[in-house]
Amino acid sequence: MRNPEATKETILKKSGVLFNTNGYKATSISHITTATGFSKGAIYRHFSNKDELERETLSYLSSFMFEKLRELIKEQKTAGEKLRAMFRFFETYISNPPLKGGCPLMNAAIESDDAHPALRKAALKMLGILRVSIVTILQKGIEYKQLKPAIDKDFYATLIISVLEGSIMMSKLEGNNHDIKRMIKHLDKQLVEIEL
Amino acid sequence: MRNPEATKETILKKSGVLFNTNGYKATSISHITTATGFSKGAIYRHFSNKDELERETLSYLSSFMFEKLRELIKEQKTAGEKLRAMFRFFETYISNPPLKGGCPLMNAAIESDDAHPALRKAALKMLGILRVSIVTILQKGIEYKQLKPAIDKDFYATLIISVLEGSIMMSKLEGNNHDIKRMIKHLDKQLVEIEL
DNA sequence: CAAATTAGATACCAATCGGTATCTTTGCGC
DNA sequence: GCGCAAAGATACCGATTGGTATCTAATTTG
Repeated sequence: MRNPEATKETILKKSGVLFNTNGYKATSISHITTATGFSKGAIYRHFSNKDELERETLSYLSSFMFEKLRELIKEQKTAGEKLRAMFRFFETYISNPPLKGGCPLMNAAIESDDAHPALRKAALKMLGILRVSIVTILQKGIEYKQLKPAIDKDFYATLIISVLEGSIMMSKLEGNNHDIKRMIKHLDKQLVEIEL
Repeated sequence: MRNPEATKETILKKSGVLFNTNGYKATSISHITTATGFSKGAIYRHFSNKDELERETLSYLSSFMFEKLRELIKEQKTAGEKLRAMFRFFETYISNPPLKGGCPLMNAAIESDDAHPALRKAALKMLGILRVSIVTILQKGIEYKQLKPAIDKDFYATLIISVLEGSIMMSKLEGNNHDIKRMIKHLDKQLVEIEL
């Protein structure tokens, strides 16, 4: 019955939900023991301390989200379709969240100030991956003559991320999806302007 | 030498910095006692519990920020100039922050999930004030023939807030002001399109 | 099958948490 | 200047925190 890999996976999965909904600092080890059914001894066998668990959990959440995102994106053919699929993915953060508690990038970015450099580094890495994903889609779109060649790719990556993250924050706070829908409409409009 | 009002003000001011930089849950009463120099007894005389202190502190921060913002805005004559002053104000969150720890609205919005309804309500109120401020500027701009009359005011309010908040999060995480500057350029461009 | 290694449970640690009760000090009204 | 109420300091409370040491049970290895 014993399966250390499955145990670690369970701890990461449950911790992911708890950290993402209640915050990293606010989630105690005992919260995790009750959520997982495993003892403190089991947790400290797989993770040397809470800091490491937090870092590894954020990495786990990052992989989880990007895998979901990649599935949706690779089904689409053109750059425009891929980006629109990405917009829809972020909209589900509100309407049908793949993970409770909102966007793990935003949550970790806001909670990890100077007092939490390791978590901040992990969040920074996550932002980097998201940025590169968008820039790559845009680059391919240019190569395949789907997008105008002169566009500022980094600008559009920043625009997409900031608008989506900002409006998710607003929609979560308001408790409806008005803001995120409005902003996806705006992004759609911006996208049409650079499509060929 | 005793001055209870000044004591309460000091507690709110210092708590504001601590809550905004380290988080609400992560900041303990003893952190506040050492930061203020006042004892636990003094704090619990002015605030019935930590929850109330958190709520009142967010209100205090909200007033503080909006007062700063209003000063800048009322100096400007046209709606366009007022909005551009607002953009500059948000840029100082990175370059020369009026308050350590970033935007108190964002911080409170992210930390206050369902487990913290009172704080969430205060954050929601703050978002409402910001929204109304922008809509009012737009409305006056229309009345004074500075802006096109057919614009969707609520849309632009959401756009401005989400872009600014999102890019502040990104810039704070990256440790530079590239993203916020890029996004202010975008907002400037959007503004030009609705100006007469 | 026995021995050794590993996974996980349990019991404990000092430190800190939010909160309260009590005590001392300050300043104001008379 | 005396008394009293308010302001603030101090000491304490049980509960919880992250972390460790120890113990048991299960699995792997020879």
